[in-house]
Parts: sequence; C-alpha cells; structure tokens
Amino acid sequence: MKLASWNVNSLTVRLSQVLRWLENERPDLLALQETKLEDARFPAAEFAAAGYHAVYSGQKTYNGVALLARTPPQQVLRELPGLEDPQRRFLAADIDGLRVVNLYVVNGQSVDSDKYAYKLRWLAAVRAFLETELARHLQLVVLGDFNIAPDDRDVHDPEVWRDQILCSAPERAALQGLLDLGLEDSFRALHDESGQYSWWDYRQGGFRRDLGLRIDLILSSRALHARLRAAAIDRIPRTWERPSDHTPVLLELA
DNA sequence: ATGGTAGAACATCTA
Repeated sequence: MKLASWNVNSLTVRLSQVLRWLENERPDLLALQETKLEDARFPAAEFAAAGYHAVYSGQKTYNGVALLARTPPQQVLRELPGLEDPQRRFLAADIDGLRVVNLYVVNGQSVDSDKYAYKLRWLAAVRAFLETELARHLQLVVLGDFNIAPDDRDVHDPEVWRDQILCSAPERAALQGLLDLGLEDSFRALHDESGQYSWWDYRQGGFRRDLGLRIDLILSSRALHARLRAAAIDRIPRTWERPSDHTPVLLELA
C-alpha cells in the first residue's frame, strides 16, 4: 500500500500536476493540503475520472485539505474535536483498514506572532484528539504539512534557523508530544541522513540552492512498524514548471 | 533591517 502527502499551494493552479503525478505513481492514498478552494469548486469529477474517490474540507483563499483514495473513505471527520476553528486544516477518514488523519498544521509566521500561539494551541488539540483516536484505531497514519522540521538533520542551515518559526523548541516539543503517543516519523524510521527536504522557499532561488526543510511528514502508529517498507521524498514535481513550494512525500506499507 | 516569490478577496494577507 502506497501513501503520499503533498501541499499543493492551490489545487486550482496545480490540478494538472496532481493528475499527472497520480497517473505516474498510482498511490492508494494522497493527502493534499492548501487546496485553497471552497468545497463547491473541488474538482471531484476530474479525480473520479482518474480512479480516485475524494473527500475534502476547504475554504476560499486559504488552507483546505483533501484525501484522494482508490477505495471510498469512510467515517469522515472534518472538524478537529475540542477546538473552535474556522480554518479548514483537518480531515480524518477510514481508508483500506487504516485510520488516516490529514493535517495542515498552522504555519505560525514567527515565534512572537499571535499565529504562533494559535499554532501551539492547535497542536495541543491535535494531541488530545490523537490520544483518543489511538485508543480506537491501532492502525493509524497521521500525515500532512506539519510546518515543523523535526530536528537539525531536516534543516539546510540549522544555525540560521535556530529558534525560528518551523524549528523552535516549543514546536519541536509539540511534535514530540504527538510521537510520544505511540507514533513514529516513518521517513526517520527508515533513513538517517540529513539534507532530505520537502519544502523550499520560492524566494531567492531556494530550490536551485537546495535551501530546504523537511516539514511534510507521514507518522505511523507502532502497530504499523513491521509493515514499513519504503519512505521517500519525490523532488521531481518541484522541478516542474510553476511548481508548488512543497514536493510529495511517500510511504509504502506491506 | 528589509526583502526576496507565489497565490488568493487583486489589496494586502499568508506562507
């Protein structure tokens, strides 16, 4: 079983790229973030024609998440329990015997911003939700744009990024809090090396100079550990014309 | 210290 996550930074702009990538990779599941469109405008028919069921939770201009799967998602949840939040960042569903949670974690802007406090509050609600979810579902996958680089191996210049947004100690502690529930970063379960990034800033030639961060993650529950086969980051879509600033990350389960 | 680019409500916000 092949799972993937991709922050597309506007599905309207990136639809043809997503369809092309699905055709090439044929994942069983693709989680999208930053679709930036209302549900009434979601291109469900195009994905159906490509052989994918879609569930989605979107809004105009910002945020928006979706799950595309070859089998129909069931038990769909569109609201993060315990948090009043108009921002569409959360989607959970049963897919192929897995409980799947797609997250577009709050960016936070900077550590002295109100948005940073919102990020930490949001992550606390995610932790509380996942704690109850893990009690119900042994086979759980949490994937998406976490907007947190787990450790310095995931940062092109750790000194420049030290204590900055996406790398600060409280953010990393919040991510560790999720892992402590009984989840693991599947990429790190299979790879030790630094320099494997999933996001590069559009500005100042970030991709050309490989000034990236690994902030797109696929977490898997302990019960899935023996099924982990391969984890990868596909940099190719970041080389395409008019790319998203993120590239897809993948996990293969036996 | 600022701004650099991209996408969206096309004016500023968010990232």
